[in-house]
Amino acid sequence: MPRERLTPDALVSAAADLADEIGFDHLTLSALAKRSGVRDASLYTHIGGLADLRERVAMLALGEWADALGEAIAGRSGHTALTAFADTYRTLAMGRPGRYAATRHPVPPDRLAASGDAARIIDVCYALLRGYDLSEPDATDAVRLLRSTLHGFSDLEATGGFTADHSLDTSWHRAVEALHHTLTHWSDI
Amino acid sequence: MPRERLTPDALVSAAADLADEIGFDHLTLSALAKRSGVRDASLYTHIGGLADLRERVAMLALGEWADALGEAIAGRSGHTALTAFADTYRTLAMGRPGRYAATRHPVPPDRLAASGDAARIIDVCYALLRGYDLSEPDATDAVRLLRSTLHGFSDLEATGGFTADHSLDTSWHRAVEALHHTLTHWSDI
DNA sequence: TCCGCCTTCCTAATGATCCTAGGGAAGGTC
DNA sequence: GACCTTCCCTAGGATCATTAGGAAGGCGGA
Repeated sequence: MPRERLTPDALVSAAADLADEIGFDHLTLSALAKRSGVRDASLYTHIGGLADLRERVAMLALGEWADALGEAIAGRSGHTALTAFADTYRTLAMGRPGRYAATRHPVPPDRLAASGDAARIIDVCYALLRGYDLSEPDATDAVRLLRSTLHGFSDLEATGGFTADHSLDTSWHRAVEALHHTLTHWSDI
Repeated sequence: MPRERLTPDALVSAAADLADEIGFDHLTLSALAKRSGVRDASLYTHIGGLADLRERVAMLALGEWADALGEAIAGRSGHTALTAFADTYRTLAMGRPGRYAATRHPVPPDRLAASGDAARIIDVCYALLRGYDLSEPDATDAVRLLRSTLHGFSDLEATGGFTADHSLDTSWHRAVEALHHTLTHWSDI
């Protein structure tokens, strides 16, 4: 009886799940092979090695991120869109830590450009800002501030950087409100 | 002729320099041993292993961070202090990438508490906010926002997350000004 | 002086992991 | 029926973390 055929996509998907369970840093070929019911060396038929696997997982995660964030702001604008965007971002970061770490894994620019996923995320950010009436170059500065704030908070939360005995939900909410305020009053800054 | 004696402190310092050169993720015992003119196994006389080394480097980096940030805001307040704090933060993050990555390496809470370095950084953040007239629990929310923004920007910049053809210095400056505006108008948010 | 003890570093060996080279089976094609 | 491609295998080399045990030198006490 023939065994289930492996494919690069199935492997990358399994690797992403594995990363969510054990952490992106602990993703190894041995572990992936074991889970896939195959020997280490057999993986090389489908992927180029560990570095290639990591980059593929990173791109998968970026694509999923772009999908989820794009869906969150669809049909919304302004404060509503920002809140949906931010909450989706944080929920993903907390719920899929391996994939979230993967989105920060450096991927060669040409490979990134070829997939288009990174660009889609940036596009979603710009779409979000349409409700705030910003034009270049302010829009780029604002996108960078937005991404920095959400990423910084999520990363610090995920790595245990916040230790004070105070609700993280509250702090997150205040941070998003502060962003809204900043974006609304951008020209005054 | 007796060779130069190794000490844990000297090893950790060398490891931090090595991390700045090759990246915290690529810090290995073999590389540290080679640089120290000693065999891998000899390191175990001074440190507990790779995990222990990483945590020690993390605590060293946190201490240096606290020193530099504390010095940056000494004798300053309000906008001046915020600018000095932020610029010092980014300069350190860019100039010492291995140490910066180390500051985000998870360290067991008890060990962190024993060193006191993490608490010093938080203290510096609270000291910085004294110029903005915030009281609890707003101060904690504000500290979290401050750290999130600076960390998020530095991390995205360091990992190549910003690709738009627009000055990063400008975006950083705008982000800091936005923080200042937010902190100044905290009660309106 | 000599003897044991401690510190520091060594060699040797084990096991995990990544990766390459080359072989064999299954199935399609000429 | 011979050939080719695909997929997975075994075998083995390289790097790395880690443990075990031994040699060299310093130091204190008999």
